[in-house]
Amino acid sequence: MIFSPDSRLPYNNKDDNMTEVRVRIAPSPTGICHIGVARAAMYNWIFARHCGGKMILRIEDTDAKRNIEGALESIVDGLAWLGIDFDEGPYYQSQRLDRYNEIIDDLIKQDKAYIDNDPEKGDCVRLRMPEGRMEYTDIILGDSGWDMGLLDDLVIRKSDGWPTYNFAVVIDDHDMRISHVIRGLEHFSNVSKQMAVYRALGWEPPQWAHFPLLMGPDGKKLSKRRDYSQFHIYSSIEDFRKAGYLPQTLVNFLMLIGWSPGDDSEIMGIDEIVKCFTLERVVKTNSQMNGEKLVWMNGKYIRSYKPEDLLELLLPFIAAAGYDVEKFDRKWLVEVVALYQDSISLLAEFCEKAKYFLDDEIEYSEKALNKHLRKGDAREILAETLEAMEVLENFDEESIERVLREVAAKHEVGFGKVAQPLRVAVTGDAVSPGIYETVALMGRARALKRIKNALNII
RNA sequence: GCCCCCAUCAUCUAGCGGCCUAGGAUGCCAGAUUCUCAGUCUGGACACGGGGGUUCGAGUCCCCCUGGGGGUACCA
Repeated sequence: MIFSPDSRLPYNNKDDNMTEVRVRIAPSPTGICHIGVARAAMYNWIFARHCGGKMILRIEDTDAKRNIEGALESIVDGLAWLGIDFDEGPYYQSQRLDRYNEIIDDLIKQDKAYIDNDPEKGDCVRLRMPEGRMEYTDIILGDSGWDMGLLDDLVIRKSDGWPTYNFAVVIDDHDMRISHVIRGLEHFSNVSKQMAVYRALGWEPPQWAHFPLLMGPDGKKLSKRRDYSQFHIYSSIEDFRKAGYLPQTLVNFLMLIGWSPGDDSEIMGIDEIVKCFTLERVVKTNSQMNGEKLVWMNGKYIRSYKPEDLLELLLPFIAAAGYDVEKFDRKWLVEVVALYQDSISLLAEFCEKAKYFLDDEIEYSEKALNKHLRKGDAREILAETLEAMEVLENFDEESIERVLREVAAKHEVGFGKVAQPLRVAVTGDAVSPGIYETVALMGRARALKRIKNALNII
C-alpha cells in the first residue's frame, strides 16, 4: 500500500483514454473496517480485476470533526486481509479544496450557480437545478429517472467554505477518471443531484451501479451498535477475523449474497469469482446475512487445508488463548490439528475443543462421569483397560484398539462400553475424536495418569 | 407526508413466456458410516405476497394493492 504525500491530481485529463475501467471506494475515516465498506470494496475490486481496470482509494475527510486517528489504517488493513489492494491512492478530499473552489467560482461566473444569503447560517453557494426530468440508467437496477423540479437548488459550497458531498464526489470522480461508480443503494437518490452537477459542468457522467443493501441476520437494518455474535455475525472485519473466520470465507460468502455466478457453484475462490463476475448478475433485492451458512462455509474452507498449513493459521489463536506456543512439539501439534480439522468450523473453536491436549490438568464433567463411569461395571472395565495399557509395548493406535477390543470381548459388552469410560477418563468429557487416535496422541504418561486419577474420583 | 427502488422455500439464490409437477446451497428432519461428537454420503419436508389484465400459454410482461428498503440536510 502506498501513501503518497502529495496526492492531488492533475486537473486536465482531456487526453486520457476514458474507456479504461477505473473504480474507487471513498470511505470516511470515521471508524473500523465495517462490513458495508468491505462489501463495496469487494464489488469494486472484483469488477476492476475482471475488467483489467484500476482500483482507487479516496478518503472523504472534509468533515474534520468526524475523522478518527488510525481509522484509515484499519480500513486498509481489513481490506488487505480480504485480499483487496489498491492501484492508486489514497487521495484526500481535504487536499483538494483549491480545485473545488476554482470550479465553484467558475460556475458562479457563468451564472450556473449563485450565492445564497442566509442571515442565520451565512452565505452558501447553490447550483441552479435543471428543469424537467432527468433520465439515467443503472447497470444493476436498469432505467430510472427523477423529476428535477422536486429538488432544491443544490448547495455546493457550505458557509464554512467546504464543498458539499454531492458536489465534491462529482469533481473527484471526474478528475480521477472514474468510469463506473459502484456503491450501495443508499446512494441511489444522490444520482439525480450528481447528474445535475455533471450537466452544469458539461462533463460525461460515469456508469452507475447501485447494489442492494445488506441486512442484519435478524432481518433488520445492519447496525454498528448491535451485537450479532449470537448469529456468528459481526459488523467489523476485524471481529470476523477474531472469531476465527478465514478471509476467503468472507469473500465467498459476501459475494454470494447479492450475486451469483449463474450456475450452481457455491464454494468459489476469489480468482474464480473475478473470472465470472459481472455487474449485470448482481441481484436487485436487499439480503439478510445468514450466519449458519457462513459458519458452514468456513468449515468447508478449514477442511480444505493441509493440517500443517491449518496449524499456521491456528497458532495466533492458540497464543491468544494464553498458551506458550513454543512449549509444544510442532509435529505433535500438527497431529492434534489433523484430529480436529473435521470438527471445527471456526479457528477460535480449536483451543476449546482440544483443551485436554493443550492443558496438563483436565476438568471432569460430572454429567459424563455419572453417565459413563459411575454405572454398571464401568469402573472395573476402566481399571482393566488401564492394566492392559500399562504393559503395552507400543503405545500406538493399533495396540490401543487391540486392548479395547480384548476388554470388550472379555466382558461381552459392546465396544462403546469400553470406549466411553476411557474417553471420559482421559478427556473429561463424553465427546472427542476417535478414541485410539486421541489416546495414542495424548501419550502414555498423560493417558495413564488421567485414568488413574479418574478411578480415584469416581 | 413526498420521491425512488425492490418482491421465488425459514435464509442466500437459479429462473430473463412454453425446458418449472420451480433447480442449487445453508438450516431442519430421517437413514447410512460408527467407540461419542463431528465429517462424509443418501433421502425428505419447505417458496413463486394478493388481485386484475395481456397471451394459445405467466414465477417470467403490464396495472393496482400489500409488504420491505432507501432517500428527502449548508452529514457523508
